[in-house]
Amino acid sequence: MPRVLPEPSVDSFDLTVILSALAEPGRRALMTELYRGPEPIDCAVIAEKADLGLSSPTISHHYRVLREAGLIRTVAEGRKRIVTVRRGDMEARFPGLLSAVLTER
Amino acid sequence: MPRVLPEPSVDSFDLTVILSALAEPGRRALMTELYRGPEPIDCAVIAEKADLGLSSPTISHHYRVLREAGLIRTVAEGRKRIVTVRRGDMEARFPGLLSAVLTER
DNA sequence: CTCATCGTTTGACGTGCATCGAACTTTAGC
DNA sequence: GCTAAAGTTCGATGCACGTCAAACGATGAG
Repeated sequence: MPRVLPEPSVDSFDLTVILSALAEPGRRALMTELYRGPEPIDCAVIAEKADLGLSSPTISHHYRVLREAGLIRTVAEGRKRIVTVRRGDMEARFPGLLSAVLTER
Repeated sequence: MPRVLPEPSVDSFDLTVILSALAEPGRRALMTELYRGPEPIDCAVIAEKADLGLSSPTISHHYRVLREAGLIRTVAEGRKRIVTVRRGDMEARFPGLLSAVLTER
């Protein structure tokens, strides 16, 4: 039985929280991988692809920050965590933001 | 004799620095006022309109952070500082970013 | 030249954050 | 039931950042 971890509603999105989350290089790397690849996906797979040299507590912390900012949805399935980008919600509230931040040039 | 204060070239723009600058509410308020109003403009006028309750050293610090991120150009004219948003440079490097962040909804 | 004004720099203070190791929780496999 | 595996939580640590008061230029007015 998959459970969706707590996340903010679109109405309560806070741009300060969102930009702070995206400002951190490691978190932005995770988001970039997520944004480009297929979803939903195991968060460990993304973490591996992003290839940050960080411990698992730190990775876990970063995923939590992204989730609490409203950037991703996390679903617990067994021992794994399946994540998706909340594209629609972000686009509804801050159109073009994810594309501008996560699209390399 | 107006002097342009030191600023990064477009090539050396750093998204981490830019997002960190925009993540701070006071700085983003300054940017929003700048982005909307006529330019170039006296930075003190913008600071007044933004109506942050901050000391002048702090305001000065925030303008410096914005400038060093590449978000604004500052020209010293006498005792005043005239600022403009570097729209073109930002658009060239991160299309849609300023609009997404500074356009209220 | 003198002085008041605008802004910056410096130094200090408190807070927040990224990071890790260790301990804990939950789940899958046997 | 055990045990191993995947993530999370907790506590501690070090560093970065926002903030202000005080001191310091630089400039315009008289």
